[in-house]
Amino acid sequence: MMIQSTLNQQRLNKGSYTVLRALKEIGKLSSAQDIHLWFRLNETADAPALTTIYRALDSLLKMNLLQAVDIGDGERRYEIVEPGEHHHHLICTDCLESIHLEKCFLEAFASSVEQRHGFVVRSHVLEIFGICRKCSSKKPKAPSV
Amino acid sequence: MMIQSTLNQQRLNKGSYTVLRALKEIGKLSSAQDIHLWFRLNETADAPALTTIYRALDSLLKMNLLQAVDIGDGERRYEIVEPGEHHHHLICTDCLESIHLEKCFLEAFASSVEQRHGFVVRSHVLEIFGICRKCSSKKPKAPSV
DNA sequence: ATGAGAATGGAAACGGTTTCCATTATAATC
DNA sequence: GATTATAATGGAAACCGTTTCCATTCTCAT
Repeated sequence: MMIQSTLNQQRLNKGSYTVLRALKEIGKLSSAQDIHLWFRLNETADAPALTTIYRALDSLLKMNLLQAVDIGDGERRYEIVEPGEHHHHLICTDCLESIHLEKCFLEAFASSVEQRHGFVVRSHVLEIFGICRKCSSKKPKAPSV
Repeated sequence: MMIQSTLNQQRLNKGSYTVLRALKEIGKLSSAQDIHLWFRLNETADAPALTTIYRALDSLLKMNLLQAVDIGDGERRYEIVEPGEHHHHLICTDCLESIHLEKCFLEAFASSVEQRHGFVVRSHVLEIFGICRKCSSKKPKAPSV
């Protein structure tokens, strides 16, 4: 299992390991607060403190095991990715579920930007907001406020 | 002048008008705090309070005169756009200046997403981070931390 | 002039995140 | 196994951008 071997190789500390496992179980974009709540709801023992969760997310991010996603509501969310990979999402503004797009189609675009603007691309943010299939079938006539 | 006529048509209040004018003079992506600071540095009279600046930015945004940009540092920035239009940026992580891309090339992509995922696209976020021409010529060998 | 509704400013509250510091766990050395 | 140095942890406080609250001021139709 990938997580285990990473633990051995990079000596992931207990907090980081616990958070990574939680994130895997939760299985969707989660903020530090989400994870903290999840621990309080599901596990009695070994639940790391909020501070530790923040630290764990930071170091997991630095190890390229996570991707951070900012949907603009002031809460940073995280998600497990293949080490070094990243992808983008369709985020439903109704149910807040997210569909992740398999491939990042911007890589190709990056090189054209580099040439056209003399700009060295390091990273990018792309998130698409809207209403998912489930939600739009629930309420056929959503008021577009 | 566009701003003036909008003022007459939509009865922009004083705060909103003042903030819009400031934003135009500053001429780059600015947060509420940036604008507040700018007022304190440049103008003695008529400087709206921070609260008013927040309110003004909100209503200008609702009127589609501004675009909000979130570069993930917890501070929302705003920029004047042609009413209803939007665009994306190349943001230099070194000097924090931003180059705005003329056209949004994602509009076309949206319809393919809608068909493929049954997802109704309402909005999206796309920002590209890296090092601009100026900054990369300043330090030819930037350490890639 | 008068009175109702909107706009404004200042202070307090809010909430996610970071920092601080004392305590506890971990691992290497003797 | 005892002793230390170092890292990890938890809890509380600080931080900071933003929002809310409320009393005051402005605006404008009557």
